[in-house]
This record gives sequence, C-alpha cells and structure tokens, in this order.
Amino acid sequence: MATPVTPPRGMRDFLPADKASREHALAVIRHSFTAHGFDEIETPVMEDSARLHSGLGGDNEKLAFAVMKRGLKPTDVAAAAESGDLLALADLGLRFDLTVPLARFYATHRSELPTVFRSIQIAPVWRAERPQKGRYRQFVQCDIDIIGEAGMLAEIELITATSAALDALGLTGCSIRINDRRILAALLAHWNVPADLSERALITIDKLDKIGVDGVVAELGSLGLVTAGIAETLTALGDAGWDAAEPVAPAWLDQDAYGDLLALRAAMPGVRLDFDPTLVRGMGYYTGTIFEISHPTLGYSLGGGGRYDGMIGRFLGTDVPACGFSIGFERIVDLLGADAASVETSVVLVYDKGTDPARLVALKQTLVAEGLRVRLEQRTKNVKALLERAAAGGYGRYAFVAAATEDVAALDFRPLAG
RNA sequence: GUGGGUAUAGCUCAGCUGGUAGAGCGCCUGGUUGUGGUCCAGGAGGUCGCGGGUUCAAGCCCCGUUACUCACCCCA
Repeated sequence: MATPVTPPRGMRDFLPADKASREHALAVIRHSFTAHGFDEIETPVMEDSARLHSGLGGDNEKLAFAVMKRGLKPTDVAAAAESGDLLALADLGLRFDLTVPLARFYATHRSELPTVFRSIQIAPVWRAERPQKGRYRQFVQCDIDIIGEAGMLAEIELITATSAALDALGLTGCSIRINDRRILAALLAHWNVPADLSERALITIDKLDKIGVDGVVAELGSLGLVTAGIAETLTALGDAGWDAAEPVAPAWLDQDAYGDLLALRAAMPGVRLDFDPTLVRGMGYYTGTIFEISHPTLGYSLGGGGRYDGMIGRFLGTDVPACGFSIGFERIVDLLGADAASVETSVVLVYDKGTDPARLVALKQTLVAEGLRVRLEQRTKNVKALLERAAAGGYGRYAFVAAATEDVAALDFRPLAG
C-alpha cells in the first residue's frame, strides 16, 4: 500500500540499529582523523547560490538543491521565466560537497588558522540525483583536507589517515588507486586532443575498465578525434602498473608526475597503492594528484580526492595549495556489520506484568553502574519474537526477572543468538 | 535526463482463463507452559498506489498518473 509518510525521495530514516552502527562508524573515523592531527570544523548546510554555481563543482553544480528567495512576488517569477534564468529565484542552495564550503570557510577565517591547516568535516551533503543502490540524495561525507601545504607531505598525511580509518573500521580488501592530472594532460597532448574536447575525452578514458579498449576508441572517435595509435596506448595504460616506466618510459607518460607518485608510494609502505593512469575523477578543479578508494565487490568507489591548488584562490585572490580526501560514509557503513563490543555489554531484562517497578529499576541501576546497557522488556505472549527483536537491536544477552529476584546475582543471563 | 521492473493486511508475499480478498510471520484474547525462545484455539486488521476506460462483473484487461526499485549517464 502506498503510504503518504515515506521520507523524501533518496533520503532515509534510520532505525535504532542502523543509527547505532552509523554512530559507531562515525566515532571510529573521527578518532582516526583526530589522531592524525586534523581538526574538526563545521559550516552551514547552505551556501550562497552564486558560490555553489561558480564553476568549481563540475557537474555536481547542476544537482544542487536551490532555495528560493523569501518574499518572492509573482512578478519576480514572471521575470525569471521570461529571462529563462530560473536560478535568479534562488539566493541560497544546499551544499553538494564539502570542498566548496571549505574553500569559502578558509577565505573567511584565514587569519585565525595555522599556516598549514588540516581540517575534518563530517557532514551531510545533498544532490538532486536519481537514487539507486549506493546512491542517495542526502548522504554523509567524511572529508579531510590540508590547506597551505604544496609538497607531497599533504598527500602522504591524507592517504595515511584515510587508510588508518578504513583499517580501524575493519574494512579489508580496500585499495587506493592513484594518478596525477599532469599525467592525463600529457596523455591528451600526446594524442593531440584539442582543449575543448579534453573534459569529454577524460570521462571516456575513465570508462576503460568498463567498456574496454575498443569501446573507448569508438567513443573517442565519435568525439571527432583521430584515433590512430590510441588503441595501442590504451592497452599499455590498462596494463600499466608501478613498472610503467620499465625498461623505458613510454612517450605518453609525464615523468615528473610519475616520479612524484613513486616517491609517494615509497613513503607509505603500509598502504596498498595502485597506480592507475586511467583514473580521472569528474571534478574539474583537480590540478595534481588524484586518488580513489576501491573495493573489489563494488562497482563504485568508496571515496576519493586529490590536489586542487587553484580553488582557494578563486575566493581569496591569492593562490593557496590544497589537497583533500573524502570517504563516502554511506557506502562504507553498508559494508560494516554490528559493533561486536557493544552487543557484548548490552542486556535485556524480561519481567512479568505486575512486577514491582521499584525492584526493576533497582536491578537495572545496579547493572548500568557495572557498565552494561540495560533494556527492560515486559514479557509478551510470544517471548521468541521479543528476544529476536532484542537481538536485532544489538543486545547480546537476556535474563528473566522472577517474582522473587532481589539481587542481580540471581539473574541467569543467557546469550541471544540472532 | 534515458530505459526496465514492481505496487494486494503492520512485514514478506500468493491470488489460475475476469466471477464477493488469501497465507505465513507479527499483534490481541483465552488456555497451555511456570526459570520459561513451547504448544492449542479464537480474534482484530485491506479505499488491492491513485484516476479514468472496457465489461453484467476488474486485484486481474486497456489508457494515464504517482511512488518505490534496478540499471545507464554521472558520482560518494
């Protein structure tokens, strides 16, 4: 039956068990980032509409929810309709990522921030997309960014901290793919791709693992490019790993950028880094290193980031180097199970109707003081269903409170098997 | 923005070639059990997403519409 009480399209309610595991994961991520020397900040969920549409958000700009001006009159609407500029009706919008707000935040507060500023942002963003598996219209991103560090120490700290967070969550099998915009730029130059086709060509290259060499060549051809020799390079790109320059560096490879990637890899022996010259990422504002979290069981990435040295300057007037990494929180929590430690210390006391409330609360207080999480449940006709719900809610043990139970020592705790 | 699938009880779903709405689970009541996740019987609960159409008759067929969902595009 269609119910009129569903949340807005692509946005979700969270039941207690979901909320608990989300909060647990958030705490783990926050702790990892903090331990690596990053400081958490918060910005408003809305920014000026003009700022959101300043060209820095790539295609995401088109997905921004707009907020109408207050006090609009019918004449305003008519004027906007006539001019065709409907965005003129909006002066604010919901943020579609955390990077644009951060750039604005830094421009506002630069004098109060350290020369090299390491920020944490854990917050929801909104995109007016068509929802599907692993894609929502409201979702939480966990961003860390380093502003003011031009050297590769920024990349190293970001990747190290992100990798530590994934480890702390118990996520196994993740790898981080890495590339550099300079390598892509050199590649396009090698193919004589004109500037106005660069963006389209890059998006096509990004699909190599999905549509294969022939698919990419066909799509590049349809853009009007001369595709002679491209297939050979693409094959080499697909096979390229960290030995891409052995024994001889290929003509398409930007050796400066590649040398930097090798140095990054050498600095982080504990992190699984894969060089992928076909990695693109859609955001046009990236200028150097780009990276993305991959998981073998998923067709989409779990997060990504890169260097965007030009963006702060758009707000500040003077260029400030910046680099960031974002974890896609929703896609991470979908992979996590319940928090085992919490289940172990959570118990249910099942009591019969008519049991003295004073005695119940005394028992409960004693157990709470011992560090347990305690839920009181009145016994229902069907105890089985009650216990199964408790198990699903993250409780690990239960005991019945008998009429004569005066002391917690008399409680007979038994495990709740899901 | 493009395409596919789905919509029937609180939940998961049946419902034949059109003929008065069904099951399991959950819930309520009575009994049973009486350190207990058992069993038995009974009961409540449905504008069949919404709006039209065809028909003596529509949950079922036709048209429209909305929502959900999966995929594409793109993205976290």
